[in-house]
Amino acid sequence: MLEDRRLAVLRAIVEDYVCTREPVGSKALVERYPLGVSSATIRNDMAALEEEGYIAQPHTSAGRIPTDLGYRAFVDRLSGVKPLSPAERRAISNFLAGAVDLDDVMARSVRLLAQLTRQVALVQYPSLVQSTVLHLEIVRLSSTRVLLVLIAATGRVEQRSVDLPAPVSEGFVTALRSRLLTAIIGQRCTDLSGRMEGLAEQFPADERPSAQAIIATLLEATVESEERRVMLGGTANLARYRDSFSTLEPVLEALEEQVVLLRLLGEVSGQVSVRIGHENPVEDLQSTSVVAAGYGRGSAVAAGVGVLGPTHMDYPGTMAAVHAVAQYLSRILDEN
Amino acid sequence: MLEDRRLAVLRAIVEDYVCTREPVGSKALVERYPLGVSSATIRNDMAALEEEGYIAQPHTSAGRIPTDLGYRAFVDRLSGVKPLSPAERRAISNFLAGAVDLDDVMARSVRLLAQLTRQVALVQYPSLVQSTVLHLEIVRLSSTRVLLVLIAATGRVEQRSVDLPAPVSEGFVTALRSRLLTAIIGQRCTDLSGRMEGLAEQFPADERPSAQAIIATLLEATVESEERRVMLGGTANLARYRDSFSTLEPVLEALEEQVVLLRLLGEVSGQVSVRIGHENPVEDLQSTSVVAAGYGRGSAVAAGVGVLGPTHMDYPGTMAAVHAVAQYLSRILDEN
DNA sequence: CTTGGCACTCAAGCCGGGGGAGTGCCAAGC
DNA sequence: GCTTGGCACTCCCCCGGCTTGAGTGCCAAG
Repeated sequence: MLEDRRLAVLRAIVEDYVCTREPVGSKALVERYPLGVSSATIRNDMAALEEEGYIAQPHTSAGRIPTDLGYRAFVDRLSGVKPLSPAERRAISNFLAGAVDLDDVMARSVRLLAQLTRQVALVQYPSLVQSTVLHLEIVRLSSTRVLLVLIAATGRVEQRSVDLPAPVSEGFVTALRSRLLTAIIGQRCTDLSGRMEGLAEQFPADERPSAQAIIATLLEATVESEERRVMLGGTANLARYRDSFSTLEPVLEALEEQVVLLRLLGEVSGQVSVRIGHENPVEDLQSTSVVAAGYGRGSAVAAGVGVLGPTHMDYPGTMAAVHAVAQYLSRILDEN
Repeated sequence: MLEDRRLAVLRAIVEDYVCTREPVGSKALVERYPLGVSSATIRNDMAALEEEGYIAQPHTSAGRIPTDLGYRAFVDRLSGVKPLSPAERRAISNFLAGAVDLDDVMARSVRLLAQLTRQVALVQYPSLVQSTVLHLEIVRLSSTRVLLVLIAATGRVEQRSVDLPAPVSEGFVTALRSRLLTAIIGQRCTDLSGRMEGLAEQFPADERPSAQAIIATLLEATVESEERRVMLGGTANLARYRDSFSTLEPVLEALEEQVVLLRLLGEVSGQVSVRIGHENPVEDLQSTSVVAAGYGRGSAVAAGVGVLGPTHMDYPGTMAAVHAVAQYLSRILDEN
């Protein structure tokens, strides 16, 4: 009973603070929310909540603001992800439908998510890991240089140019191409290593190093690029919350690092996950929250999608948007 | 004589303001620069310069700051692009050398330029226009869907998936591929339209619409993507100049639009060009300056590279950096 | 446990008055 | 005629003190 009201108070504080961005006092609270008790009672509850670390006051004699722990409690007690309105779903669907290729899908998703949440959006390219090889092309650029183009079933295309240790003929390239094709077409990208083993040895000694170089690059491309790219959008939205950050610079800097973005989307699962403030692994981003979810073909998670914003964000709304976009991305991936 | 000194005064004002970012007064000027006259004389010159619109004062009884016109005069009188130090050149060269593919070259260039200038860097992908077709791959994803991969001599790879009006066989794809290849390999991307004319008619009626769809997409890819992508980096540097802008938001927003970025790099030539404040075509960016240059294979300009920052930037240094990176990009393109 | 009352605290906003940097103008000097 | 030192003037900026008001904690009564 008492616990219930305290929770309601916390919830009200979070909601109020998220929308006004100003410390909220006991009086304002009883006026704006149907808590059914007087401000004095709320004050007692607030003192208790502060004691437990859920809220804090910026200065004595100011209202309270939620702490990271407070947001955490708030998020944990949400009753499931609130569904979007049919109109919103239709908008998303329409927005993503017109994409011409994978790059376009990614770009549109980022834009969409940034617009929906009015925050910074992150979309990761589908991993090659769960995907199979659709096609491989080897183009001879010169006698000592070839270009590899690897096409994955997800629609992702990886290209690498390789400098060869020795000149090779067009015939060698053709031969290598056909052997590689039979070896890896339709295989999982993660299995390539075993599949291509010993393949270089089938070539005469003078061509062997070149074959090895190409195979090595191919492996490198599948492994290294595994989850390399994350697309980013909506950074302008950060500026709108300028006063939430002492300074924008470190945040923007962190967001320019692919490595950082990858860590943010790191351990996503199918569910929507929320990282609040200090829970965040990246130091420069510990004044922000990240809402992320995985998407992928069927149950396998191919990559992550998420949103980054100030800790005082609209969690329910953001979670709903991220969830929805992840769903649509999964569907698009399936259709391909 | 008099004109000479006024110019020297303007130059000193620009230099001082660029480095201190504070309105500069007559007294500070004679102390810090060897102008050889008294502050009273400088005051007269300043009054004249203000009359002519080169400088302005934020308030009465404050120092002067250069106007856009003042910067323009300053930039126009620069004696050529100042060369970078050998050490810097070596650093650039090393930095760009390790790139594995075109994407990587672009990414490294952006990063490099942002670091060198401590501002926002823009690098445009080389246009297909001046380039020739290196290879085309058509992959049959399903009976009614194919993936086109077009590889240009610049190293750029364009991919498109095409939904076909009717199911096609693997044989059709093979046939179309070989005909397209003989038609367009080695041709300029701009000439494809003529080259592929009538090609669809060589196929039986049931396959013709599919062939047409594929050819149309191919054309679309070469035309539309002609100068589509601009890579952006160093946005964090904008935050460092926060007080130079009333608000960062519109600037960041503008920078998220590819269209805007293209306009910024619009009419670049081989020379370094400078757009100062209001000279800028994009309204939201009229409080910024853009220093840009073209790069490309030999004399042909394939794309642009540039830097965006506050109007009070270090023009000589920025111009030198942009120039150098453009040069190196051209060289890399040539080597490919 | 809740509630109204009350004293207390402290950030924010509002003067008002130096202080200082910088200007414009003027009259004298080269 | 340009340059220069002098001088009065103008405002921005900073500082300290004051008031105001929102918000709190505590207490005693219901």
